[in-house]
Amino acid sequence: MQKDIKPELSTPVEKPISSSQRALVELRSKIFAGELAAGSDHLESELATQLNMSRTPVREAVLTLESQGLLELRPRKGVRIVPLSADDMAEIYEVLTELESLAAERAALAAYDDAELQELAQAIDDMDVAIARDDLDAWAEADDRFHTELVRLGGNSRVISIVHMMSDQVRRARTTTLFMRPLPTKSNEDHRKVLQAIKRGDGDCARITHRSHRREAKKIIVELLQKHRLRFL
Amino acid sequence: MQKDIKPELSTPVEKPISSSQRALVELRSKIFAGELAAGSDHLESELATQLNMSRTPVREAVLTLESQGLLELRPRKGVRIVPLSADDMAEIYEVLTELESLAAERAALAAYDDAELQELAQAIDDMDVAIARDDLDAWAEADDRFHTELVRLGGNSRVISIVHMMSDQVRRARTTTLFMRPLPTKSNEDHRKVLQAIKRGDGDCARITHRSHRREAKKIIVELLQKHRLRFL
DNA sequence: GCATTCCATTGCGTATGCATTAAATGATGC
DNA sequence: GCATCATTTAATGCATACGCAATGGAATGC
Repeated sequence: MQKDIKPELSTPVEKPISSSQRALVELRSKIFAGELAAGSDHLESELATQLNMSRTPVREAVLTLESQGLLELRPRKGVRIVPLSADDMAEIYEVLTELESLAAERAALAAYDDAELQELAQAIDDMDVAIARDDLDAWAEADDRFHTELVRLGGNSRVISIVHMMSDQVRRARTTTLFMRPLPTKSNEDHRKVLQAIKRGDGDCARITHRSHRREAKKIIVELLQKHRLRFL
Repeated sequence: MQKDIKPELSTPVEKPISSSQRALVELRSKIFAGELAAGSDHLESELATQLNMSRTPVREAVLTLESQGLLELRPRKGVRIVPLSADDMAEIYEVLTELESLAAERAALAAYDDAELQELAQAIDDMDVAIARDDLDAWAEADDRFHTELVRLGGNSRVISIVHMMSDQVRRARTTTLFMRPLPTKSNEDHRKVLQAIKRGDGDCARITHRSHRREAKKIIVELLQKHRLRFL
């Protein structure tokens, strides 16, 4: 796949931003912001007026979001923001576990130098700081950054986009899970181990370490969800 | 209330089949049949007349297919059937490897009885027969069946749909790769080992065995592709 | 001959209108 | 009262229309 080669003018270039793109972006953020709550139904026309455009671009955005698992199209009842059950969380975490572990392995085998692993190291440090300050939001942000960067370093574009999709589905629930779960103090030890393994070029160690790290996280979250009988409705 | 409202004729079910559904199905099969060749460009209006419908449902189908990685929308040049490079194949196989291995593990831990594993066993036998007869098509079909069933038994719906997507991308290339690669005689030994591990409930063994099986297959295919300089254009 | 500008073409993005049909409501018979 | 059927309502699926902007080519200037 050849990337589009654009020398790009000195001027940043104005973005005409298409309506369907805007619909996509805005609907996504409304979903993440909880403005469109999980489990709620919305008519296409309703969303259209809300976004100040016709049904057509909304429909396209909705179709895309559906294929990404954030929405569900129900013929006469409007689009439904899919609610996540504990089982769904388990499924998603399983996928994330495997694909991120793969990425960790590939990253280790790619022989990145320290400079290229800077972002990863930074994310880990930021998590430490956040934990020390008891700042859960900052921790979540840095944790996200760590995982995103890890996957990017893995270099498999399909893994990147799948992980992105799955993370999106989980992201909405993060607000809830974040404050339920115990402070992830031990978590960063694992992150450091993974980083060290990558630096060492030890693919198996990176993979296995990250794998058990993720499995552990999954177990904790799913148990919490089941205990609290939460369904994210 | 939910009881049968209408005795309904002896005919099973009437299918009103929507246009966009039809567009989706027909475009897919045209792609797999090579009627829409990889790398070729097609205008929306062209496809619309071809399918005897307006641009709208075609557009919707195309959008969906794009999000599934089979198409690429290029503003003024029409939709392009995405060609796969050797690197793409490698990426896809990596994803398949990890997710199928996960499925194998989960299947083993699910304690299925022999009856429930019948389909899997059957697929393996069919592959043996196909190999003995030198019938590559039959082998490919049974192999597909094996992997599909394995993933189904894994029970993770997200894994199922991702694997399905990835398999689709690869399926188009199958015609080519099938006849290049050496007869997969050893392959079935691995399949049997996986099945045995599942019957035994040995998750780790199932996972590891399937994993190395898939990694092997990936290596062979990718090397072949690189050697032959094939790009599926 | 080469480059630059202008124009015609046309594919796409979006809006709009219409027909279909699923759901809801009311009517009718028992 | 309850259930079945008819009628109405309205959301969707699809067709169609239209303007814009990009592309290719012609025309003009050098």
